[in-house]
Amino acid sequence: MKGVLIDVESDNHIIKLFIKDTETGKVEEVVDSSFYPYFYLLGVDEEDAKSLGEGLRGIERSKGALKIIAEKPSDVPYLREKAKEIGEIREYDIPYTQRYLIDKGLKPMKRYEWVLDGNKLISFKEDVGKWSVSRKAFDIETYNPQGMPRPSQDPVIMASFWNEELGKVITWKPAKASFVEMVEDEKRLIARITEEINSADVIYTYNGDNFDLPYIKKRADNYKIPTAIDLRRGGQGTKAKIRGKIHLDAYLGVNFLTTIGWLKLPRYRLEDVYKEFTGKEKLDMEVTDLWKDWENGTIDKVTDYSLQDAEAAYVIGERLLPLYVEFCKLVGQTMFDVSRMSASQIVELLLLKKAFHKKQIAPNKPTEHEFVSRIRKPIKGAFVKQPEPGLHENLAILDFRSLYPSIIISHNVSPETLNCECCKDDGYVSPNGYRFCKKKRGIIPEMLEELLSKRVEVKKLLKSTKDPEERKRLDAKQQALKITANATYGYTLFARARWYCRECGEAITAWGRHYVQNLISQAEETGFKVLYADTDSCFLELRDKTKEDVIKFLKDYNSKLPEAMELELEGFYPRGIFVTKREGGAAKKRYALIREDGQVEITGLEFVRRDWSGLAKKTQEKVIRAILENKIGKAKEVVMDTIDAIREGKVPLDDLVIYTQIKRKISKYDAIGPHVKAAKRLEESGVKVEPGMTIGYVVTQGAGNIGDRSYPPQLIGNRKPDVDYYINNQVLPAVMKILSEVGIKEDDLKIGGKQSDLGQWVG
DNA sequence: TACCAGAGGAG
DNA sequence: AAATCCTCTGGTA
Repeated sequence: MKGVLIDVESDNHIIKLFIKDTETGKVEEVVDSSFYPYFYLLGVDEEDAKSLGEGLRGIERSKGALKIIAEKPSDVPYLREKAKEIGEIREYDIPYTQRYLIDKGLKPMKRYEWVLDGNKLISFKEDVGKWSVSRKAFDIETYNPQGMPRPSQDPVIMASFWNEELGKVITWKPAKASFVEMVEDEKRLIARITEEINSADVIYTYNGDNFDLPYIKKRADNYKIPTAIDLRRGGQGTKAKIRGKIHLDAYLGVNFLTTIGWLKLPRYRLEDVYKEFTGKEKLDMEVTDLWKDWENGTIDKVTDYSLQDAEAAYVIGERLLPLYVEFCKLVGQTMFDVSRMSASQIVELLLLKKAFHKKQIAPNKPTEHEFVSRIRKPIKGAFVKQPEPGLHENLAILDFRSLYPSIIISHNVSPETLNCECCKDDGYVSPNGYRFCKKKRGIIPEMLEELLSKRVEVKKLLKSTKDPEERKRLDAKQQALKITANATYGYTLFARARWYCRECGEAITAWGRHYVQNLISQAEETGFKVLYADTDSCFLELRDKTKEDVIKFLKDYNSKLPEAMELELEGFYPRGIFVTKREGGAAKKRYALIREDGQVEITGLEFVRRDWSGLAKKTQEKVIRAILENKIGKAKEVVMDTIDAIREGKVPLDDLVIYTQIKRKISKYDAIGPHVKAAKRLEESGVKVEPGMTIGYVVTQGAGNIGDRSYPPQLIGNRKPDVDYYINNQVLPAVMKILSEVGIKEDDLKIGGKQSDLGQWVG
């Protein structure tokens, strides 16, 4: 049989492989009962290990240790506790199915030719050729008269499914649309949901892990309807596996892209992400009133809304799938696991795989005590040069390509190469005195080098590839490689990492500071004025120098760098503005530039922050553009017009909303700021506020401090926005820090009536 | 006015 | 479940 491995499950010591037959399109369940769980035991004689007792299947000598083989996964906890008493245990906490995939070298989402005896696996080998999986998104609506629906008593009233061939809503009350399928009652609906889920390989949801799937499971349990849903306790919430399928929760994917810095939105509701990905608005509906429509039987709008939710989840899922397929192939784990991993877990899995092939035994995860002591000792990080505030002309920006990865590779930075015996007089010595081996390649640089050289290959291939599907695949692959390479430095300082290495991290940043400071002094010696530098970048002010001088400097500088390192030209910029801190002096990490093609790039300023109103951000952007285009009159005009618009109540409410994340339980706050106050009001209205939620609020007129007057937009009622607040605390601070750099004062704007009771809101 | 808690950005 | 460096707001005394 030829087919793609899509899921792996275990039942006692039996591994079940779910393989999609590329010819029939059916998913076959193949079993392998030849693999037993094991761990390593160090510093113990074989004879002594034999007494470990119940569940011990066998002992082998391996990698200079004893390989303790158990009968089944559930025997491992007991065996390792016993083993811990007599020696040092290793690799005792690698989940059974993950262990299986590492040891067999099997990669999910890859095509293999499988040799079977009935449904028993005999052997497999890699196979080239096309394959595909069917995909479907779904979303449920629930009855929620109390605000949050309660799975123990509130029924599921509707479910929507979407893919390119199908748009379907199933519900148990009549509705007009042709895409609606009506069933008798909730029980039939749940049964239909399980059928629909069963008819695709990949199921997309948006927050299905923590809402839709646990909800369905609970309701199905009530009716004694069997499902393939398997809920597992995750780090934070629940993980919802669908046995034999791929459940891809798009919300997790979006979160992942956010944590690695590839996506940044004020909010991450389904409609926000859909808009970001497609540019299209979704049908808007107040879901808190959904139950009323249901009771009244007026659900036509609800069916439209629900179907759009499924479509949006599908669109987002489709964006994420190619990247996850590549991660599966790269780390050799299932989509279920990979899509729920952090970047550091991906790095660690890759290192575990690498250690296995190098016949090394992996280090253990830290104990809680070690973890705490690691956390308590922060290391020194990057260098940031104090910029000079004000407007500057003719800039060139240089930066080191992948600075930290290239340092790791060229100086062989790894826990096992640190202070080696063989290079006492001739290692790579970091500026802060750490020495790394020059003779034997470390596991981390070896892995990084593979990632980066593969990426170069893929990018080369991408250039000569025309087929759009193939290009999408290759692009996802180079992205997966890049993400993993970029996460590696952070991994070495991640306090729960197996290959944690504080000295490595300290050496990497020390070399980083060394290279960027060396670049600064070389540039200055060459006659450039260095305006600013941050971590891996350097801003040059050309003055009497030319672009050609920059190119020549770049070339000379590169010829002296280690092979894996490279300084690149980010670009030329006709103008740039650096701002002054509130308490004086130039601010680091806050500036704006204009490219030669007129494109404006804003860094760190209010415009890029979500905890400022849209009004302040948009006004600041306009002012920055005007200043960088040297249109001072226009800049002033923008501010004056905006202030007039606020006073006249012409600014839409949406532009006044400030978004701030709630980072902890409301009860855990010592300082009650406006966003906490607004969150409390939201809770009083029946909405459950949990850590991680983003709260939007508007500051209204009235008595008390700002928090006392902050309301979520949906609870604002008759209250009017506070004109003075938006002028004096939003627009003016955001724009004045720009304008004051070019000598414009607040008085020059003829604002008048700052204390204004003149500002009457007439919206 | 000085200080702190809290948030979010840059690289 | 990445780390450090950095700025700024609102609340409090």
